[in-house]
Amino acid sequence: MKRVKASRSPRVSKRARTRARLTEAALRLMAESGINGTSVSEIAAEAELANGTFYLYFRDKSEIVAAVCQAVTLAMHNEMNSVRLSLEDGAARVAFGTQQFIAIAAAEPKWGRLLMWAFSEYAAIKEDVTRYMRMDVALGVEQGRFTEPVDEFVIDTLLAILRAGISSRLDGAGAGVGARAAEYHLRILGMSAAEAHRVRVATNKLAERRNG
Amino acid sequence: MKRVKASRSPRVSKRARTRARLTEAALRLMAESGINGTSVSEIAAEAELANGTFYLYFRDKSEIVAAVCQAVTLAMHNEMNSVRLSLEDGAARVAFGTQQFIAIAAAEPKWGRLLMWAFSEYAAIKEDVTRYMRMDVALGVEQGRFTEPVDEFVIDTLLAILRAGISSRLDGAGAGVGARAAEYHLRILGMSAAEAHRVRVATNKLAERRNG
DNA sequence: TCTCATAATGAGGTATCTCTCATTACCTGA
DNA sequence: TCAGGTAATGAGAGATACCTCATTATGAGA
Repeated sequence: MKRVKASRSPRVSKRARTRARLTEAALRLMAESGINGTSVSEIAAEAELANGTFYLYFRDKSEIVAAVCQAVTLAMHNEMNSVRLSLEDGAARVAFGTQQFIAIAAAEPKWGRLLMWAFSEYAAIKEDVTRYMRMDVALGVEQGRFTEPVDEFVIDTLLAILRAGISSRLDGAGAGVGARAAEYHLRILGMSAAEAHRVRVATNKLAERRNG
Repeated sequence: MKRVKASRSPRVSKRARTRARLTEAALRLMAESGINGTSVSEIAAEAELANGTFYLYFRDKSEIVAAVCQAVTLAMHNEMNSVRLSLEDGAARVAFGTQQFIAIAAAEPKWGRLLMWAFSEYAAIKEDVTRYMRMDVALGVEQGRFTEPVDEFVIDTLLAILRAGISSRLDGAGAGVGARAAEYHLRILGMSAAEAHRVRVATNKLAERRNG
């Protein structure tokens, strides 16, 4: 019943490799043309597989969409978690997380563009993205750093600003947008413009040092 | 060549009435199921017309989408313009416009829901919605009420917050969301939380008086 | 009553998409 | 070499959508 042994030399099974080809093809196409704008046949063709092969790996299109979106948000969080989790101040985590998330989306435009489409076309992306945000905000509230009462509307607002930041950067705006989005987050959470700026600048210095 | 005379008793031509039936049907269906989620055949059926009749009034689907979205944003702006334009302070206009826009979207959910779909599925809605916003922000900047330098990213951020506010209210959040969105707008534009609150409350009193 | 421009009809051509399934290819251990 | 399980194929059934066009209906003035 269990897989007896891996075949030939492959470090990963053929099944896993084909699956990866499909998700990578889906990512490329969906980042370019959107989720609804990409058909299963196109994904299969991009992966150099026949149409029907797709359905040996995913029950339907929504399943690969979920897989791709989760993989992207996971990769983005992984890329920033070591520094982020080393910060003890909730406000610093918010400032760092926001900037870093936008920076990664801009550095890896395939990821950023997929996210933009997903915000419109795959509602569940919201939870994937806000998970880290909720934790950082809650930490800051606990520490008394934020005066704004935190509810779902605050989270929605922060997410909306994050989204606007990614969109701007993908449209060619400079890295300053990430820093501003981070300060806007802090202002929404109750800090004055000056205070938000101070916290953001201090956080950047600290994060720089943590990175080596 | 010109229309010689209106026929029968109608105050508006039959052509105009049929066109209106189509746009109203489109509004009802698209508010419910989205723009891409509504087919031309469904619109025609909802208007109690045959499939092909649609194309005697609109070149294609995108044309009726533009017409419906423009009609909705125009109606919303008309509904708040008399008070809004009577306010002389740019910051007050921002506070009033934001609250009022959200309030109208909540009071007329067909309009609000159409807007939500349009933000995802009809890019040109952005200009229709931000036109008033740009003017009010520019006025406030000119008057020295805002310290934040205003560029496209600020507008995108304000729009994103407006959108989050409408969405929350349509999901059942109370009227407080409109007030908070207005204050968030002012914070983004550089005001402290306390100052934003003060301006918003004062604006509401003033607007109340202007209304009678 | 008859004429004629305007209005409306709805079947159907073309295109695209999702998902199935009978068939074929591949590959490895015996 | 061969057997058997895994992997892959691609034609096509079934939906659904957009848009066209030859045809039919309507209704007001002559």
